[in-house]
Amino acid sequence: MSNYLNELNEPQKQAVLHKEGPMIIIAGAGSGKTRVLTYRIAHLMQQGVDAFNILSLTFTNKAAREMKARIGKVVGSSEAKNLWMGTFHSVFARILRSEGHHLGFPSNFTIYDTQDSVRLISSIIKEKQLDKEKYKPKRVLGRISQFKNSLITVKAYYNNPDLKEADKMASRPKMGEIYHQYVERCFKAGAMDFDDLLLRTNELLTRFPEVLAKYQDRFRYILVDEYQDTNHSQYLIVRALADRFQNICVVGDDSQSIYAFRGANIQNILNFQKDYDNVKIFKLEQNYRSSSNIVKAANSIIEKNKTKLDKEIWTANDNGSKIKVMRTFSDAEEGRFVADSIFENSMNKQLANDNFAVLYRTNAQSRAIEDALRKKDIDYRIYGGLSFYQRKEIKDVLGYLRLLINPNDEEALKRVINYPARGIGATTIDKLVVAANHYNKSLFEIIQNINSIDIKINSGTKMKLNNFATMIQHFQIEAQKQDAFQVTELVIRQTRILKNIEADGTPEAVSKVENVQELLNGIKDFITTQKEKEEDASLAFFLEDVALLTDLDNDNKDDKPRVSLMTIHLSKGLEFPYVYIVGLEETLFPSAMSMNTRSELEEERRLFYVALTRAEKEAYLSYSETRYRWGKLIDCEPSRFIEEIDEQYLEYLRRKPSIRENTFISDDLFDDVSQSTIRFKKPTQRKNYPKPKQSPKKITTKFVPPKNLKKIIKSTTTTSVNLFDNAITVGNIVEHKRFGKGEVIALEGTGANKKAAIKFAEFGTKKLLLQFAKLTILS
DNA sequence: CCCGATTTCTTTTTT
DNA sequence: AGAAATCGGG
Repeated sequence: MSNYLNELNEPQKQAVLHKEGPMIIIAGAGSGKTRVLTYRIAHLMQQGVDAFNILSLTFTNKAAREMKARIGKVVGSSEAKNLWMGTFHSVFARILRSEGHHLGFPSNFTIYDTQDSVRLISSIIKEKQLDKEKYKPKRVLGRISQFKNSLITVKAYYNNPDLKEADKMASRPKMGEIYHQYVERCFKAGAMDFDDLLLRTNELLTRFPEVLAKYQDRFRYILVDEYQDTNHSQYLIVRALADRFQNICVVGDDSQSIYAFRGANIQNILNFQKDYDNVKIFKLEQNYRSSSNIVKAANSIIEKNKTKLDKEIWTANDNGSKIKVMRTFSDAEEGRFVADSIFENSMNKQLANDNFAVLYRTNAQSRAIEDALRKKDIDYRIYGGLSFYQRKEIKDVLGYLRLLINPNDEEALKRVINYPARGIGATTIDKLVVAANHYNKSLFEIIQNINSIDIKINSGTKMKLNNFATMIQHFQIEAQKQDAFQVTELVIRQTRILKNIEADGTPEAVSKVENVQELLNGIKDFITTQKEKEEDASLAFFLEDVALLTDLDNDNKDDKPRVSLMTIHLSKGLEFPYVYIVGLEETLFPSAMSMNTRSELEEERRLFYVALTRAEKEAYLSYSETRYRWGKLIDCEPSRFIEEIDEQYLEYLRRKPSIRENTFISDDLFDDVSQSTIRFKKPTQRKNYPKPKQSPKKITTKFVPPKNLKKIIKSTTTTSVNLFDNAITVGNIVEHKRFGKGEVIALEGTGANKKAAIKFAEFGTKKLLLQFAKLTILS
């Protein structure tokens, strides 16, 4: 037993020791909240509380795993294993697996991801022949999600004249019908979307008092992390479960509430004291994470918000260095600045790459950063964005797996019924859907009975449908006998998916094949780790994992330390010694979509606050004067957030005026960024930095290559003749977007006709016109 | 009904 | 820039 109490400051200790009754811990950024939660649970267990009676809801499953491990060190890992710990979604998905039958759901229900939901809504809109300009599927899903998060069922919607009126005014009078149909179809498919996992849990707990009683009795101590980001649905679940014992401990920070867009209700934390009786309040205000400059700067930002709980974050840490602000000319240059700076810091201070993180507002921004890091050979990892499991080829394989676990899964069926092509086209599927609605059956049930129902499908197609159904049934039988890996292999073999992809012959196909291979490896991995932990290794469980685990949850057991790239949203709860926040420009951050109301803007500001408080030692802010957005080059203004920081904590950097200000030449010439940086004055107005006009024609005539010009990668304009491919010489290793890596084995021609013969590892030797080939020189 | 080519649209953030 | 939807010839 460790004397863990000695590791805590006074308020932390108080919070850990408080055992019974409702309590709220207001925990500022970096104030040791995780430590308090961990020790509080460990302490409860040492006081004799059974692990089975503790429910702890965390923000990511990874956080849950790590906390379990730490608690295990105090109380023994076999005991810690019995804790119920995880995200709302995964904990209640598990409960719904065993209790869903009350609601008419099978235990093997599918979890629809956003794409599945959107597709289903699209087809409903199409079936109802509604104008898809007015009924944008994503919009409609967003609206439905709002309903679900506020516990507005279809019935409640119809009974609410205000809601109906609002949709009518928005010229979407059929909203209710779509909602109705969507819920029906999910139900028939044995599927729940993300919001259903919470909504249906609420339904379960309200309609079945004995079930509620069971879980109330089981979860005698409930802890909720990141309470500021819970939505109404989650709020009600917690309240229902905690009602009996009232041992509810919520932790959060109103200043870090950043999920309003998905229904999070900041009022949940602001009103906690009103919701429960005799609430004990604990405030953790000492920041242990960041340097004093960073803490103070962050405070100066969040001060601008009107809505917040009263607290004062302070730190005993050293001042540290000032926050560096960098202005760049283009998003590409911004990337280079970040890469150069990371490189330099890691060299000078002998730091591994995992000391660095690059945070951005939108996933699309990762590209410029990636390019720059790759060029400098800095290992990185991107979190979020299009995850592995959302790629088409992966979803196709998963579609089969989903279907054999739950044949009623409509979206999985539609995805694979004609992939690879087997002559069952859109017309046939439409007919099947009509029949399914008519008979109130699932698509698969219709197909199984295709010969005995009245449907206008010719006999050839009926035969194909029969074959398809037989194949799926065959898979199902095999799934009884073999493990998840073997079944997946069988599916891939029988359906000839790989052969189909390979037949494409494109370079992209190669990586797709690799991805499928990777999926197989992943399943094998899953089976072994689950068996080690003596946990469920079934295919069904694997699919649930895939649906609910986020990128962050996957340990990269792999190898080397890497720079982390992620959105600010994903960075919540994490910390890094060096943090780069990029793209601080008006309409990007704050986002143009969130500048219309005060509360939206305040959320953006909290987002900025979250970003800045991730940093331990140093923070860099950067903004660019121009940026490619939706394929076009646009001018940008610096974000208002930069000006909102108290100036005394900032240091403005800027490269010395360089030749590149008047040219479009790549500035890899100026590799040594910070040595060449100088202080420049704070911008007084946001507008009017003199912007070099970049007309390639004009400039090429002016441009005189510097003497020491060794290598220049590529011009920033796409239209110009790529004058600089002189840089390529025989023996270079280059990378082509489509053909991958290769070696330059010969050069011929001059000027625009200059060609390189390149021997690609996978595609043999090709002659490419340098004018057009987009090559990256690797060495 | 299939496949390739063209056109359109998209982008905020995520479980 | 890139993916998804749509169109049109086979």
